Amino acid sequence: MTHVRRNPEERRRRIIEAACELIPEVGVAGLTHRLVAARAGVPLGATTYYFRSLDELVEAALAAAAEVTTACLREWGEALAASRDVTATLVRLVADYLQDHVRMRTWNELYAAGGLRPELRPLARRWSDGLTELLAEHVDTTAARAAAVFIDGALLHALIHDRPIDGETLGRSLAAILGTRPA
Amino acid sequence: MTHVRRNPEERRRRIIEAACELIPEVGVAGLTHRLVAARAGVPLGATTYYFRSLDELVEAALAAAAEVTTACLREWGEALAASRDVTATLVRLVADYLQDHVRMRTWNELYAAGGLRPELRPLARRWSDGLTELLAEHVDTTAARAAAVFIDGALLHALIHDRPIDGETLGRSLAAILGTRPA
Amino acid sequence: MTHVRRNPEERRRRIIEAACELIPEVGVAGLTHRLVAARAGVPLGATTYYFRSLDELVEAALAAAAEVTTACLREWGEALAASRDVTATLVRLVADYLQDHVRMRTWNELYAAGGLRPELRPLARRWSDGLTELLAEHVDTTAARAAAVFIDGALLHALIHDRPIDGETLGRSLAAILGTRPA
Amino acid sequence: MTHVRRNPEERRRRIIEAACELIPEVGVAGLTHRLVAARAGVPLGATTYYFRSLDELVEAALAAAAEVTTACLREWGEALAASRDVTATLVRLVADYLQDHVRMRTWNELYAAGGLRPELRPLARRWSDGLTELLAEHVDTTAARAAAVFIDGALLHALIHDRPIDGETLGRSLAAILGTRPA
DNA sequence: TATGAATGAGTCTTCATTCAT
DNA sequence: GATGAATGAAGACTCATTCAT
Repeated sequence: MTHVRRNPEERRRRIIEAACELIPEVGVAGLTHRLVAARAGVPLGATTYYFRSLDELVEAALAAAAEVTTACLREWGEALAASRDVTATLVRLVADYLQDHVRMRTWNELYAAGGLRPELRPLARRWSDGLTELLAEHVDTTAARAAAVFIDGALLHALIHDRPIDGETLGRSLAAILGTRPA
Repeated sequence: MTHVRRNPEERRRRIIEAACELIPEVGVAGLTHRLVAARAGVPLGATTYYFRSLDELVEAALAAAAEVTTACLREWGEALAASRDVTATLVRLVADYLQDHVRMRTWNELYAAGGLRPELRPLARRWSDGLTELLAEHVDTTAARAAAVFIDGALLHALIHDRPIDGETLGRSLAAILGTRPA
Repeated sequence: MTHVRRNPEERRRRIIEAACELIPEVGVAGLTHRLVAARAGVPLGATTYYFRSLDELVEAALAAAAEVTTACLREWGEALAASRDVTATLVRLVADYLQDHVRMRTWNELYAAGGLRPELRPLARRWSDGLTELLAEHVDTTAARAAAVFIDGALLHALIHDRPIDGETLGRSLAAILGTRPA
Repeated sequence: MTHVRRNPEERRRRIIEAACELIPEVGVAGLTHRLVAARAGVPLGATTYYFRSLDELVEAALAAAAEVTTACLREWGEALAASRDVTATLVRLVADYLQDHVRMRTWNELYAAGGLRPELRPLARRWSDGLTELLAEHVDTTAARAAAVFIDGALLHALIHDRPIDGETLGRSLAAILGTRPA
C-alpha cells in the first residue's frame, strides 16, 4: 500500500491516454470516470483530481487525439514532399489510413462530438484544415480543400462498409480532384 | 390518470418522431426514455410499452431517419432525371442539403452510431449506397461512388465549419469527379 | 381475431394451473400477471379479470396446490390400508415423494409462504395434518404426528442436498418413530 | 449532504445486519435496496456501493444468518457434551429453538431460497449437516442424520402451526430416533 | 497531495392495476 | 363479458461529483 510517487504530469498523461484508448471502443458518450480510471490503472479519485469534470477530461482526450493528427500530418507532409507523384503517394497514404479502424473511429467520434458541441469544432477542424494546407503546397487551394473533403468522405465510407473504397476509385477520384493524371 | 385511448399506431409514430427530433439535438447517446416521452407528450410508461428497450427505440428512430433518406433520394433522382446538366443540378441539391443542419446532424449521428454498432450500419449505408445507385444512372459506377463519398465528406465539412464548402469548389470538384465539365 | 368462446370456469382453471406450474420454477414471489398469462396462453387482461389481485391469484394457486395434497393423501391412505407392513409401505411412498422435485418445491413454497403470511397457514397445514390423521389410523397419535414431522424434514433435506435421504435411514427412522420393527 | 466518514467495515456490517433483520419479516424475495437502506439507516446509495448487486447483498445476509448457525451449533455441542442425558438435553434445546420465531423464519427462508437457487444450498446445508455431525458424536450416523431431519421437520411444523410440537412428542420421537429411552 | 468512501440524482425497466372499447 | 392499451409507482443499478482523511 505504498503510494507510488509518480510525476503528476505522467499521471495526467496516462489518464488522457486511457481515455483516448477508450473513445474508439465505447464512444465519447460511453466514457465514465470509472472506466477511464480502470483502464489507466489509477484510483478513481485521480480522474476527478486531475480534471475538474468529466467534460473537461473528454475535451483533453479529444485534444490529445487531435494532437496525433499533427504528427500524422507531418508524416504525410514529408511523404508528399519527398515524392515525385503526389497523387500516387496520397493514394497510398489514404489507403493505409482507411485500414486503421481505431484511428478512423476516433476521428469519427471527434467529428460527431464536434457536430453536437461547437466548442469542440476547432479540434475537429484541425485534421481537415491541416490536410488542406498540406495539399495546398502541391495543388491549388480549391483542389486541396476538395481532396481533404473527399478523404473525409472516404473515412465515413470505410466506417460503415465492410471494406474501404478500392484503390482504383481512390486513385481516379483523387487524380480528378487534384487535376493530375490518374495514379 | 385517465387512460387516453389513442390510436396505437399514432402513439408509436409520435414517439419515434420525438426521438428523431431529439437526435440532432442531443445525439443518439443523449436519448433517454424521459426525454423522448416529454418531447412526445406521452407518459413515461408509454415509451417502454411501445418499445421493448431503449435500444429498440433508438433503432426505430434511426430507421425512420433513414426512411427520410428514401424520400430524399427519390427527389434527387427526379431532379437529376429531369435536368440537362447533371452536375449543375447535383451541385444545387448538395448545396441545399449542406444548409440543413438538422438533417446533417441526424445523418452524422447515424454514421457515428453505425461506427460503434455494426448492426446499424445497413441503415447508415442506405444513403450512401442509394446515392451511388442514383448517380450511376448518369455516370459510370466508379464516378458515382466517388461522388457519393465526396458528398458525405462535404457533410462532415459543413458540420464542423461555420459555413459549408463554397459552391465553386463544389462545382469544380463534382465536375472533376463525374468527369464532366465544371458547372 | 375471433374470440374463442371458452367456458369461463375453464379459463380460470387454466390460469390457476399455469400459476401452479410456475410456482416451483420461479417461486411464489416470482409470479407476475404477465408470466402466468403467457404460460396459460390467455390474454394479459384475463388474469386480472378472473382474480381481483395478484395476491388472490397466488392464493388460489396455492389452494389448488394444496388440493393436490388431498388426492395424494387419499392414495397414500389406500396404499397404507391395503398393506400388511405399514412402515415398509410408508417408506416406499416417502421415497417416491422425495424424487418428485416439482412437488417438493411446490410444497416448500407453500410452507415458506405460510411462514410469512399467516392466512396461508391453513393451506400449508393441510398436508401435515392430513398425513398425521392418516397415520393415526395405524399408530397412536403421537407417533403419527412425529412421523409426519419427520417426513416434512426429509422434504427439506432432499431440497437442499443433492440426493434425498437413503432408504435405510428412512426405514430405520420411521420404524423407530412408528414403534414398529425396521422395514 | 455531508459525507459521514464511518468505518467501512462497520457500514457493511450494519447493512448485512439490517438485511438479516428484514428476512424473517418480508422474506428473501421481499428485500429491496430501499428497505435495507432504510432499516440500516444508511443512504440508498450505500447499499449498492457495498454490494455489487442485490443478489450479492442477499447472499451476504444469508451467509451471515448461516454464520449464526455456527455459534448455535457450538452452544448445542457444548450443552450436549456436558449433559448426562443427551436426549433430554436435545429435547430442551429443540424446544427452545422452536420458540424463536425469528430464527425459524430466517432458516426457513434460507431453505426456501436454497430450493430455488442451488448456489445457496451449501449455506442451507450448514445447519443440517452441522447438527448431524454434532449428534454423531453421541449416536451412530444414521440416527444422527435422522434426528437432524426430524428437527428440521419440527421447524416446519412450528412455522405453520400456532404452537410447536409438544415436549412429550418431541421427547418420545427423539428418543426413538436416537435409540435411547424416552426422556 | 491524493484517495476512495459516500451520496443522491437520474437511468432503464418491470409490473400491478385500471379502464376504454 | 373480455381485452389489451395505458400509466405511474417502484425496483435495481450507475455514476459524476464531493469531501473527509
